[in-house]
Amino acid sequence: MLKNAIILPELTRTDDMTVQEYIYLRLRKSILLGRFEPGNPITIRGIAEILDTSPTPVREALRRLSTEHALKMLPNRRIVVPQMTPERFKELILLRVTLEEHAARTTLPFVSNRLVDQLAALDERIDQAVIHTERDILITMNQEFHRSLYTANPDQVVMPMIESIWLQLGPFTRIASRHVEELYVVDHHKEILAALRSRDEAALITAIAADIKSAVGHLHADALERILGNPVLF
Amino acid sequence: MLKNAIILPELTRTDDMTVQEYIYLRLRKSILLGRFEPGNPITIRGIAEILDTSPTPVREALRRLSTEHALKMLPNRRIVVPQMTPERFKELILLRVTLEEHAARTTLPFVSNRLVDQLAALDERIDQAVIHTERDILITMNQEFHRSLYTANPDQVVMPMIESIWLQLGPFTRIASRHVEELYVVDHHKEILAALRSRDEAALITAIAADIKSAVGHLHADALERILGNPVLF
DNA sequence: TAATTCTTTTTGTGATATCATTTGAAAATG
DNA sequence: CATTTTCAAATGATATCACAAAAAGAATTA
Repeated sequence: MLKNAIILPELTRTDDMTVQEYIYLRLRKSILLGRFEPGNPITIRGIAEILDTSPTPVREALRRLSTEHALKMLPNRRIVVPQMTPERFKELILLRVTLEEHAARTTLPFVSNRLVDQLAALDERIDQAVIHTERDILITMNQEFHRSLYTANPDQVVMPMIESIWLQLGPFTRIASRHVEELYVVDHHKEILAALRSRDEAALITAIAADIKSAVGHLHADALERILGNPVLF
Repeated sequence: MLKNAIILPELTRTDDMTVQEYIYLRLRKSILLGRFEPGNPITIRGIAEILDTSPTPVREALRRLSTEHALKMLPNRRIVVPQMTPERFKELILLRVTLEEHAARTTLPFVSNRLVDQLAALDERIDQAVIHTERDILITMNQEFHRSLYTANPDQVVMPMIESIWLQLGPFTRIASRHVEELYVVDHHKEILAALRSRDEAALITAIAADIKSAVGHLHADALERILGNPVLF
């Protein structure tokens, strides 16, 4: 049991945060960083013991994550990270492209020069993370880059759905990174920034799609089959 | 308190269903049918009393719905149906078009003639509901029509997100229907069916978008402003 | 030795108790 | 009369308890 304590990333708990929320955020971060093994059963009481709380707030946090399809509550009451299949993976990537293209399109009118500068600064930190091969920081900053862009639109309703896709892809990036040295070999942030500066919607959409696909582009269908076909072995 | 009992639609509870799940489904149905007033505070204990259960499963059901953005848990711990604004409404419709177009595109290869026949049968029941002005049945069947189409793709991951959009639009259709006699004056199901029969992707996309927009097409911007601008008055 | 049955332990679910926060109305104040 | 203050009731959050279902071992059987 205590072994699993290691996989939960740190997270400082502020005073206004409920226990449920704290647990939710911590588990969520853990999933996004790919620290949960698909198929591995998760127990309410186990998490509660690790985090030194009662089962009640853990139950709610887990149910919340399962509503976002980051976890799956099986009919036999077991809770697991969903198993990835080549077909589901393809659907997730396709939908991610659709959602982020939509988000980019609707946020563009709200993009200020100031925001572009902030994104450029974020991109520099991402480059640094790549150089120093800081995987967790890279993943977090990359998401922050995309999130900052899309939430420029104050009325957007798509961000939670994009987050759900990220959560569903999280466990897979872990598995995939055992088979390829660098997952984010090349990002397309420079192109995204250029398109934003010139307020070029078509170029922006192209760059966003390229950025998403580049993360998994070198994973061809047969490689995916090989990786996902025998997930138990890893 | 007992007054609110009326707004909850009937739902038979099967044996394999947990109390939490039953409450979730019943509240969800209620929201989809637009029976909750935006801004109206919802209490855990109030729902628990109506459904004659303890607060625990109600809390989980409500948190689940708030994760889907059907409800909103405010920082002051109050639970409400989110207020609709013209801007948010526009974003929801735009995203719904994007999502359902995506769903239609990716499900098309899985569409069988048998499914098209089933959809045609559903469409007939919808026409009957329109004739008899059975509002609840109309809404339910219309969603069933779309859901049946999109879930033909066994690996689809977009359906939960579409359901989330429906949930967020639910309370509004209630408000809107007080201002226009018929919400679904004309649907475009016949065009959808024709496009499906000929496996014509472009025509299908066009028909889907038209179907979604027709439901709100006659609500012009200024009419929306008028309806949504003073939601308290209705 | 492998499969099956039985028993013990673990687990998820729901109800209840407790506590701090919030609400809303009465009381007090200006 | 309007505003602020006070305070009892209601509410959400968490821990704990009880129970039934499931899982994991242990014992038994073929």
